[in-house]
Amino acid sequence: MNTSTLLTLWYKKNMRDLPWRQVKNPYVIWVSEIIMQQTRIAQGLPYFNRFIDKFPTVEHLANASIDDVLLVWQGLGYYSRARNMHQTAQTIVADYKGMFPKTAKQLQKLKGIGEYTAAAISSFCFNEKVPAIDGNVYRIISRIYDVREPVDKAKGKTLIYDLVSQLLPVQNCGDFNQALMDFGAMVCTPRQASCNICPLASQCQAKLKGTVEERPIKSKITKVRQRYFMYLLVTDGKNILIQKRDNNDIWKGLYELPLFELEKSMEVDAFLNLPEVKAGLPPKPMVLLDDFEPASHKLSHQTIHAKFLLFGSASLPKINGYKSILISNFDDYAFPKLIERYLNGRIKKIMKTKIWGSIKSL
DNA sequence: AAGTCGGGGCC
DNA sequence: GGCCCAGACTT
Repeated sequence: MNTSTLLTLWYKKNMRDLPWRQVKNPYVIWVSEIIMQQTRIAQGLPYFNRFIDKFPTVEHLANASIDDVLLVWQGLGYYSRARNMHQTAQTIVADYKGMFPKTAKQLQKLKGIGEYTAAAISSFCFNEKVPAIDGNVYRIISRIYDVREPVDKAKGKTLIYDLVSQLLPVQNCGDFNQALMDFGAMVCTPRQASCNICPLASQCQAKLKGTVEERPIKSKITKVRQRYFMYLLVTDGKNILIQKRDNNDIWKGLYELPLFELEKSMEVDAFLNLPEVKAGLPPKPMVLLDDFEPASHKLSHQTIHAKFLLFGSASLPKINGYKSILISNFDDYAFPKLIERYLNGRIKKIMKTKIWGSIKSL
């Protein structure tokens, strides 16, 4: 039996029961694909359900505010996905009469829809015969054919594209593409692949040569930047200051506490004596009530070494660019995980202590 | 072509 | 600590 038939048969028996598997609604498929980019199903699933619940149609999404979209996205990461989705929803409503285009080529013109997602939507919903090549496919094809070309370079990408294109069945191409996803997630996994139950084991070149664990080959090495953040939580016991991140940096569009970024790690005392800090701090009377250093916050490309300083102030100063909100309402705003943990953890505990009550008498 | 963009799970 | 996950965009 040929490779694609074996994979399709395996899929019919073993397919995962995912909420978007029962529908051919391009909006729902689109939402699922964007949310799942670079994300494990288990992590993305609750976000998908909340997202569809909150924005059941492309019109709901188009009419929402970006802050509301980011609030649903909070904690998932890669926030440009949410910003691009919001923009594309508005494009679909304004320029496409609320209907998604049906070909991969047209879909790829939309913001946030690249080659993979365009192929996924058009093949899943409209059965277009195009390969949807994601990380699973790079891995599976690299193993079946024992590809030694790095898959993160143009030559390797083209090779994988050609190889998987030859496997595409004429009919039910969408099912075949989804079969590869599930097969990669359940059998041909990155580590400890289940070759013992693999229907392709006898024809898998990597299995025959013993190179399964070494495929696919990747050439890139990600360099991790170290960053040092000093966050200030300034409060009168009731309100806090926050700001929106609008520059071209991580967490764009999310809210955060007033921030000083430092070149290197610094003790709290030294930090407070910096001229720019003295000048930037709100006027007295203000008192340092707590300092806290969580474990370093690791992103794929940056490690954030953060410290949080809690300041009590008799009255909350008005500073340009900052917004004053009720601390009890902080979950109405989308924060990075690093901030959200601090507010929900350390600060919630402190709020129940005498220290917190004493702020009000400053 | 290389760099940037999150967070979490697993080894 | 490193790798990977239903990748795309910017430079």
